[in-house]
Amino acid sequence: MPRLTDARKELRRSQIAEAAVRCFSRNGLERTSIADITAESGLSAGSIYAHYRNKADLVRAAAREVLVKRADVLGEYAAADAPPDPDELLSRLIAAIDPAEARVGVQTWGEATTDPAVRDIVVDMTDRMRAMLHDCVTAWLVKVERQEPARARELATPIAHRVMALYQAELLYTALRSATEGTAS
Amino acid sequence: MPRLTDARKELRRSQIAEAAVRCFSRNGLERTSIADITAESGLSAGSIYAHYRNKADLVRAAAREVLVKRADVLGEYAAADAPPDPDELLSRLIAAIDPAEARVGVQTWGEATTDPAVRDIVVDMTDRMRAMLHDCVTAWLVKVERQEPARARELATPIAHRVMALYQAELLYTALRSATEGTAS
DNA sequence: TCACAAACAGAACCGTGATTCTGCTAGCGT
DNA sequence: ACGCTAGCAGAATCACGGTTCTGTTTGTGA
Repeated sequence: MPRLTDARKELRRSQIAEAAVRCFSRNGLERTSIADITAESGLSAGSIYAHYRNKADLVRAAAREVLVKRADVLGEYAAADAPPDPDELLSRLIAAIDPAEARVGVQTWGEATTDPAVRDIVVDMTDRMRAMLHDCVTAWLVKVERQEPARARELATPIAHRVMALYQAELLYTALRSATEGTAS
Repeated sequence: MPRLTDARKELRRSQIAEAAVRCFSRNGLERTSIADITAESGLSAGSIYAHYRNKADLVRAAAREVLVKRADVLGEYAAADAPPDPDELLSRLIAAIDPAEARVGVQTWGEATTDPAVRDIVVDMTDRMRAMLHDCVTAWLVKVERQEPARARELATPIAHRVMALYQAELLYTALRSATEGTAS
């Protein structure tokens, strides 16, 4: 095999990362061994190390994977032309939470406490999501509350902050609720 | 040494648990070895195992330690006879957050995702704190907002829920903010 | 189609770290 | 004051798991 085409290579990487996320959601970041990921992905240890420098690197990729997916969900609302009010926005976000990903997300927070690279990923994605939320809320203020754009942006900041906080708390509750009991899904 | 008096025994246990918390706040739950705790506490491995069944048991004790301390802070407000309004309550709680304990708290959440015993501790303490918050808010509604007790209790529920969520989110932000940079304190 | 280097499987290696074991020591009941 | 036994220190053990190494295979560019 010569160097894989970029598309194929990316496919393998995400195949590994997705298997890792599944393992992590079951057993946590530190309790899943490379052997577990090997079994889950169907690939071998050697292969994994051809795509990721080491386990920490893989953890970071998994963190990015989960967070990006969450941000994407939000991105769709940001582009909507009928912006929902903050309460509605929040409950839609909450409805879109997947328990398994919530668990990995919360684990990621814990890891961010220790690993600077993961911390940067978490902070970056959080900021990005909050910015999107800010856009959503601003759009709502302008379109349905008839605020002037400048004033709306200003008012939106604390609201976006609150929505984000409530969303993250709900993420935590979902993770805790689904731990132990729900091995499926 | 015969069996230590209960007070002394409890003292040793908390000496170990506190050292563990300090280690955890620096390096995370899984990256601190028994040797680290040995060094931090000044005790030996053998001694630690005389007081805790194993590392998981110690982690649970540390989790309980941190959460109970947090709940105690709140407990004082609950007993206050001049109950603050929810915003004030929240900002006082936030002001009382210690970065090191915030980090361990967040790590604990991640662990709760995987370890049922830790999960139970976290859920239990969260519920307890929310109940206290509920009492605080109810007292405020009765005393300064002049609501009838029954109605106040009803109104307090969603408010307490929100305050708790916002508090937890702030805990997360503090943990993330203080990670990496602040090795001191 | 061919050849070569990258991707891959799987075993081997090796360090790390939890736990246990062996004595020694010191606090508490008497 | 004395002795017994639980605390305790510190070394030894032992398994686990991350990483690397050795071939083998296979996809891709020419």
